Amino acid sequence: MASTGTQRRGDTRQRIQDVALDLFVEHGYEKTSLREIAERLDVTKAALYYHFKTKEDILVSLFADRAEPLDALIAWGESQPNTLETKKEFLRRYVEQLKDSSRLFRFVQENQAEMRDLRVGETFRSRVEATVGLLLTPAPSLADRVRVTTALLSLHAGMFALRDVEGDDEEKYDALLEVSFDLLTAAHEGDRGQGA
Amino acid sequence: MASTGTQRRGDTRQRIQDVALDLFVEHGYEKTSLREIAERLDVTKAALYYHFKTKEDILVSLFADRAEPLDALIAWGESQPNTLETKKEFLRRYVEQLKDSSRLFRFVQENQAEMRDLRVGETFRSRVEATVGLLLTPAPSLADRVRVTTALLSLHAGMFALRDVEGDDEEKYDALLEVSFDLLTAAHEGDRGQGA
Amino acid sequence: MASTGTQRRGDTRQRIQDVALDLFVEHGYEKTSLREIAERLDVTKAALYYHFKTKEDILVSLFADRAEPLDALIAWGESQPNTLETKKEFLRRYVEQLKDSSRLFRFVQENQAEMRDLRVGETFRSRVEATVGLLLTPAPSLADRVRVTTALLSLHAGMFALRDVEGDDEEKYDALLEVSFDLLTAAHEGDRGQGA
Amino acid sequence: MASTGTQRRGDTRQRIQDVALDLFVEHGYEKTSLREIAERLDVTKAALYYHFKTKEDILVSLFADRAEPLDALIAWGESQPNTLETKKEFLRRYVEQLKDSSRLFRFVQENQAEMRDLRVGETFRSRVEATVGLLLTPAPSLADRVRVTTALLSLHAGMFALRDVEGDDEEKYDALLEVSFDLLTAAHEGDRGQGA
DNA sequence: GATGAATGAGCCTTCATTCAT
DNA sequence: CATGAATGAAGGCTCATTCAT
Repeated sequence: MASTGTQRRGDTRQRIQDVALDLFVEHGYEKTSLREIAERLDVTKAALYYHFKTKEDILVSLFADRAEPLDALIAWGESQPNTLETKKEFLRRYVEQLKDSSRLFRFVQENQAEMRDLRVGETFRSRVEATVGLLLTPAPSLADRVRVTTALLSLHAGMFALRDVEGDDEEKYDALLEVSFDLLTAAHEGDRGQGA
Repeated sequence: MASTGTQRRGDTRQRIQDVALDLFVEHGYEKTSLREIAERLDVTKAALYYHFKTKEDILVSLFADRAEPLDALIAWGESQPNTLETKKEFLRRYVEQLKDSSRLFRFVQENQAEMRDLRVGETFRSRVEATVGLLLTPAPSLADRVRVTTALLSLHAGMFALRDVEGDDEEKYDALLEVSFDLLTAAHEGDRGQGA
Repeated sequence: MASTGTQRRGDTRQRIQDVALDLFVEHGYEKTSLREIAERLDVTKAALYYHFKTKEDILVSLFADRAEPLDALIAWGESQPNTLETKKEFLRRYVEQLKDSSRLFRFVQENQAEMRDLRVGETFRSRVEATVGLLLTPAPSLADRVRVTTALLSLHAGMFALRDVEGDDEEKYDALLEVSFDLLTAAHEGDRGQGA
Repeated sequence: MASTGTQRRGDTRQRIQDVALDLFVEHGYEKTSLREIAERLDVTKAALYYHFKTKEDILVSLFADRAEPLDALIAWGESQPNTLETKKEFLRRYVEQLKDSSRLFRFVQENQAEMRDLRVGETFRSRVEATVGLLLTPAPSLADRVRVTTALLSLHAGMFALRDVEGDDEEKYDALLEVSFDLLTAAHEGDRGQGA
């Protein structure tokens, strides 16, 4: 029943994913070597190849594991009436997923150059696109498109940008949501201007 | 008199910088090899080392060349009264610099993982910090801090995020500025809320 | 039973050491490249790195393998009474080790410049120092110190210096020992002079 | 007319030799790069090539400059009667030359591996051989040959071996000479044995 | 379920050397 | 007398990957 301390079994695949994500986030994908991952896990490089076909495959698996909940959320969003309140609720739930996979989102944020080539990027981008579509009004102005895009950008990059600001994470997430709501609301009401 | 064809003069250093930036943006810093740069320029790798001490040095030089105008702008901002109009004007000028060095800013945006280790990142971050400070009101709320941060984030990442949207660049920059102004204005007036 | 021809087993590590020492002696440490070692062994450079962390590491391993017997000899010397006969016996045994590792000692002799920087040098020097200490009388005169030092020097460099002299190795070793004994004896009896 | 402090002229060739020897002694011949030499002199690498045809040429020139006095000494030795006193006087003068060119002799001592390939080695070895011949009796025993060889070895390597011993250089040279005389004397008188 | 041994390609960097100016 | 610019070769090293065991 009790696990024998350091000796875990069967979960090697998951431990690889965990350590890999740590290192990918810490040093970047390119600069992280399989040797490093293997050493951190105290296994050989060859062992990694037993569980994953390639280095990229490890990364792909990290996204695959987190794709389902996101897809579910998007499906939910698409099934709801296109009201402001729906959109706000969508963002609230979106932030919850961000919190759950904060390392992964940070990885995306910091490795955009790699995300472009690595196939996995494509699937990620299409989800963001779907999300933007969800939050837009029909026939939006360019500025409103920017508002929605910025709202999402803020949620994605915000925690990282606020790293050096005092306050606990919960407060920060609330503040990010508040600003996102502002942007969303302005976009929802159409571009009647704001300074007027 | 005018050199034709291969046009190789005393401009090799600059040509290296130019090609390097192209490739750094295209593939990322890590994945760009000096062999690639050299080949594109039709010189040997050793020639690169005549002009730059290390690979990182090429990158550093790219930033060094663009640091002065940015510092001048920040100095200008700090010399002005802390009014909303000043801040707007600051952003307008900031966007001009973004346009001038769009490749470099895109590089920063897409290679954040590398920016963390590469020393050059430090000098960049401190400038962003100074800029944020400039745009903030004294004793800002957390939400207002987010607004200012988001405004800048939007300018930095916006062009990239709008890549697939129709419309020419000038329009996009205008839209980005408009949204940034909104955020700035809200932050300047204090967080009386907007959706309430 | 006996492997034939290419005979590649679990002995690669040792084969690397062997070939490396050959080349280090033949061309010097600096001028010997890993490519050369690899080619001679018909493996790739990368294979060398599977067995040794760095080029220096190969050298270090060469010394490590021979350190034990030498340390044992020194320990033996230190456990004996400080008589002339002990010292002679020590030198006799010392010469035996020299014979066993003649290539390594020749390497040391011919690559002193490298020995200074290469860390491994330090451990070697300290052993020589211990040996000198063993052979000295308490409070020796400078000349006696020179005698002992020269005795060792002669053993170390002698075979090499006598390369072009006729006679077989065994004879030469005997002659070297004889002269070393003279020097040792003179040093042991104190510097009352010799020509008197 | 007066040299302007740091700005010397005409003597560049000599300054190159000087700095080169310093570095060759400090790091070894192989590990010393022309870049290093040029930097230390605050000239370009190309400047070195104005004064010397190759890197090896710098080394050759260092030996050439010191060859004459040595040849003169050997010629003197060969012109004298083959007495013990002559040999002693020869060694005394030899030590004087060692003192004058201590850096060069140290270089030889520490870069024997390179001395073997570098042509210049040949000319050096032949001089040592001539010197040994001078100091030997006709039809010497192997042990006597060792004595003479060791005497020279001691002078060459002694200063270096005594580096960590207290005492000033003059004292050390005297002690080295004393021991060399002993060896020489024993060799001169024939090997009637000494410890017997 | 994992290891030991090895590979081939490629990396950044340095070197001695050349030559037009 | 010397420099600026460049080259070709090579160096040590690391990487993702493979495969027999």
